[in-house]
Amino acid sequence: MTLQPDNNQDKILAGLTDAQQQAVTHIDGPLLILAGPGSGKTRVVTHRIAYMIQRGVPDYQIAALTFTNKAADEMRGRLQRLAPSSRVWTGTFHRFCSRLLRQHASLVGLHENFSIYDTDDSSRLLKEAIRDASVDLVRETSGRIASAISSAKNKLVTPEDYKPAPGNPVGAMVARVYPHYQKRLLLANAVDFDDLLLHTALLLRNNAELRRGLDQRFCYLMVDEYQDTNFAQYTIVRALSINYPNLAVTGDPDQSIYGWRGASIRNILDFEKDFPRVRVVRLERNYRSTKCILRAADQLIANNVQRKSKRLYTDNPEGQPVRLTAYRTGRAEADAIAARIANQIATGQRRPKDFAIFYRTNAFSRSLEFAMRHAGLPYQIVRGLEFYQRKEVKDILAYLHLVNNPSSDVALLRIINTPPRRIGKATLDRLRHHARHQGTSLLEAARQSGLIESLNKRSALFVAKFVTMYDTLSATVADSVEELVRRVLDQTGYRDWLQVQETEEAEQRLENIEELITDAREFDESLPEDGGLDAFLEQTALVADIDGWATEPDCVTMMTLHAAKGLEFPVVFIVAIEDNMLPHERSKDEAGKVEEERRLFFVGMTRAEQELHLSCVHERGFRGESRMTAPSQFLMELPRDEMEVTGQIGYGSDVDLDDELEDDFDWKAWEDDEPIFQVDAPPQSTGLPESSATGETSPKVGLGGVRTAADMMRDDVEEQPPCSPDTFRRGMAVLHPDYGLGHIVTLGGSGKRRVASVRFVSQPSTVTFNLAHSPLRPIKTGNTNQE
DNA sequence: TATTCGCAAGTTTTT
DNA sequence: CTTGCGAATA
Repeated sequence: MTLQPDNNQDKILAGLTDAQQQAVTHIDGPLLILAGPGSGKTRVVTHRIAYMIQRGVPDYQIAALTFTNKAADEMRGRLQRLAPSSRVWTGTFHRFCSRLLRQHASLVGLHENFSIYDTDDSSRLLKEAIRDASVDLVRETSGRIASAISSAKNKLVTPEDYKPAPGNPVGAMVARVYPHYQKRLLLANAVDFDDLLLHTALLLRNNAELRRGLDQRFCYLMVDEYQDTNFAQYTIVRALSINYPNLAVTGDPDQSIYGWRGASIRNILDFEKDFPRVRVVRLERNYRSTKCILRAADQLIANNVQRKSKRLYTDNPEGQPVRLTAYRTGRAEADAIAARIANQIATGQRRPKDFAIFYRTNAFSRSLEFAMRHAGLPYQIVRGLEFYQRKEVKDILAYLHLVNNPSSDVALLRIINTPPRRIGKATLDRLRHHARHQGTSLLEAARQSGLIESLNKRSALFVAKFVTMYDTLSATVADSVEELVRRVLDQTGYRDWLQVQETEEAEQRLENIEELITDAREFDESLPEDGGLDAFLEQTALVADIDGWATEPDCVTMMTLHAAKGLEFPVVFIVAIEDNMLPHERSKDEAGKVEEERRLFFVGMTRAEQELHLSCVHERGFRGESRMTAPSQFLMELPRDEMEVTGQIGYGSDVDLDDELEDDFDWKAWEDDEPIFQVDAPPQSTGLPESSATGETSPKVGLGGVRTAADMMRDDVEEQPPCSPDTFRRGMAVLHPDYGLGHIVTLGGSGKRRVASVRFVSQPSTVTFNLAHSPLRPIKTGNTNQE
């Protein structure tokens, strides 16, 4: 290796602490970076890669594996600045495996054009497999079988090896269904998410030469969030670090929250045993949170027994005490949070993007969403409803899947009668039967529809027509994914089908499809190294919830605690910290699960930079009815004497709930139907020193020269010139002179024909605009004069 | 075969 | 309160 001049190294090492430098400068041999929350882990990892390259390590020998695309993108972006145009492979575990598998598909019985089934596709296939095995579900659900198969795969247990625990009814069913399921996947030339790992692990295990070659190819391997790896992932990583054990992993056992997905905390705890000569670096200094927040989090996590103890510290200021509030109902909780956020924005202290709200389960996004709308606050939910999961989008993608991989039965079943082609259940059953008999795919069976005796002429003809349509479609040489999508839309009759419906819903669907076309075009333009239909479909299958989240729009962000990992926000709210919610009731039967819930809470708390607000309620709406709740045991583990506690937590409090809340918020203004932004008088002070807003009406300048958000918004409407259509993003908060505040639900079209449909606070349904001619503009709140 | 209606069931977290 | 699934109709 050639040594570079020292001043370049200085640049990379500048500003790093001793511990960080130790990690960065360690190149050869195993390395374990134990990184507490907010300890600058990503910085260390990217600087280390840059350092390695500078020291002469060939960039193509380095691969960095993450769990989400977002994390990978972040790493790639930062690396780009440190080591421009380096060819380090960064991506998710699943994408990494997908790439390897495409190159060596034949070794595991697949073709290189295999399809990746998402959860929905997989569960459809599983239902077919359950039919094959003629298993009667009785009291079990297919979902439980699915998760049993998934966990078997994560442990690298194949159908042949699967042995159910004796006396376990689910296990017995799995033993019968699993082989059929796997056979069908192979027959369809498809894999599920777990297969990506399973096949890769077995590939490496069974092909010594290949393993050796890949070990060398990925000589320097890095794995992020190592505490969340499962056995399959662990096997893959180990297999690639035998001859070249230059494996660097980062992680934090206290942030292990994916045990339910097969992740084993042992992988990180045993790392030092697996690699005896490992270098261990601890990053314990926190650069993110205030002392108050860190102390609370630290005290909570100290209650975990299965834990390497570790001290977190920070030189950050003390900050405000962590707040804990008990509300009467979930509605009150959501409204109070919205009010507090609106208040801080109205007084110019913060912008919407400074706030995040976390919850244990997705169901909570509804009530919070409602409260945000009521307050006129721009917000963004991290993928409650997946874009690629929408029916119309999945339909179009299914056509693409079938073009790419004609054996994909799930894709065929999805679209053979969508739009309606007079091919019904009876016909499908006969096709199924025929296909199974001949051992072929459904498309092949459909091709032979004329030969199927049980099928009458009429039905056979309709099927034949479908096959002809399909052949025409797949015969066209499309030179871009975008073009292919457009052809699908035209040639399958899908567009016409939606257009003649002339309903609001159908129109919405067309807009979503337009959005998909935009996606396809962006994909075409980005021209990734291995561009093509395969790659596009892979991309759509392997998106995580968090991947869709963008920092640009100035919105309050809401997401699950799981999705929050790796992020940070100035102000964090965590809601519903109640018994059976956090810890979740389903986590109470197993011993270690409650500790995992505690870690989850810990992760949430440590996302906060300046303010942390925790809350629980006394009664919670559940499946229509309302239920009494008990506070979470975790609340008893916090240092409550140094926190600001409001309302009754459990039975021991002497604070009167209602009085306290009256002091906190201007409930009169709040009860008003007007969004709080538009109320002339800003809400009452929260009692914090810096929020000294009064009830004074001030169009331009508020008290102390602070312009309120309402002022800014007025300015935005009246003073700004029209803006370019491509400044708009999905989910962006916008303002319209007549309709007021809203956010973009979908975008479609391009150039002068780019349209956006917007959901306004004031309107019951969405409104669509042509962006080139609309007075719509992105909202800018917060005080731009400061900073 | 397509559509509509009614009932039942179910909700943790996700690549 | 939603979503999905099945049966009854047109």
